[in-house]
Amino acid sequence: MKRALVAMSGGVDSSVSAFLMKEAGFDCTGVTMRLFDNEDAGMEREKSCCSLDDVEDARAVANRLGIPYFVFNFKADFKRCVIDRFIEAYECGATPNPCIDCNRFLKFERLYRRAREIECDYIATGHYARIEKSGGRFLLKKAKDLTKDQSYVLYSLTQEQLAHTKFPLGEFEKSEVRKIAEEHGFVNAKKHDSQDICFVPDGDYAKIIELHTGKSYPHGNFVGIDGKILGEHKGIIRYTIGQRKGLGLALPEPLYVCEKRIDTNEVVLGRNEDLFSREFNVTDINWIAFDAPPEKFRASAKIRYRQKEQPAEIIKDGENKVHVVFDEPQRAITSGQAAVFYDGDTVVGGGTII
RNA sequence: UGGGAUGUCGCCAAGUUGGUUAAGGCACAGGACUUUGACUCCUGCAUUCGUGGGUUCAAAUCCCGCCAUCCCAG
Repeated sequence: MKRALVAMSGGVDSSVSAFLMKEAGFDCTGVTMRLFDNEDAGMEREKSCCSLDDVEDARAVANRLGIPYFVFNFKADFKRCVIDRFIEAYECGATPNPCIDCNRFLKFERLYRRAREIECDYIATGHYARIEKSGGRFLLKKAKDLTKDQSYVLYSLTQEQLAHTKFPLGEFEKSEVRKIAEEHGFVNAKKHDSQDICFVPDGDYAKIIELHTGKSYPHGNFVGIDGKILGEHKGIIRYTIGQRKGLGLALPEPLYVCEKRIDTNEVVLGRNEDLFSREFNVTDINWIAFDAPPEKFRASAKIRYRQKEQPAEIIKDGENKVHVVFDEPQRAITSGQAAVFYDGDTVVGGGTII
């Protein structure tokens, strides 16, 4: 019997994924990763993912399934690989996606290694995505339920990881997953779906950055495309490309963040149409569909979660970089975000936008 | 001190031949969406129109005084 380590966050999805793994005949062990202290998140109330409440939910489900359950303390790794990188990205003027780092470094690296150490053949998670073997390769594909598809946040998976990973929810609709949870009396069957960044439960990520670094980020100028000073911003880490709300400026028309200039501590504001562009560069790439990409190929590129991928030409640019040219200009291409390339429902690869 | 102009929600700004509940945008707040940040969507947001009188069945809209601001002239 194959052994599987099932990552259980305490939510419905991973609970049902544990159930399905057991049904499929795996010898399962449930585990919740302890990633941070709530005090670090400035929260006295536990209501984010992987909090103590969630641990209790996960434990309850594991008990119901009759599988062993553990909590692994990955706080140090999480700080180093997710929180610190998150902060660094913002300090450099980029806009990071910490969920992607968490998948890359925690779930499918740290947890995967631990799984191997305790002689598990697979790790299983509640992600909505599919893994298919084709020829000698493992391919990452979109979920059947396209409204829940999470293949975007999984582009970093290597062939070895894909070979030892199961996504039991890939063939299910979300509604079916909830139904399964209800039928089996899981405590979290009706639990609310999502949250913000798990270590920033109230959404104020700038506050968390200041809490961690002990720094405060200097105010500076909002300037127009024409260079005219429009007002004062409250620290450059508080803004991201395409942002409209929270500028605190009362102008005759809505303005959006078009550019962040770290060197001069300026935030450039412009109109919505000023946000569109068609070319950008991607680095730190992981290819899934092949070991090395062709010099040039066409694909659909997705530049943020929950946005439909758009046709583009991908041009190799050095070892671990590509240049991307969209057929049509896209809004607010943002450095730090992930660009993921698709061929139909297959993830070709992805990387970080520079 | 003369001459002119203006004064409507935190900001911008419709509405001024008088007539039900004072447009809209920005900002802000709350919610939806969502395993990132954003975007987007929904809801809320001046019983009151610088101020004090007057005319009228009825005034932000007409009349008078006052106050404030801006411009020109000196």
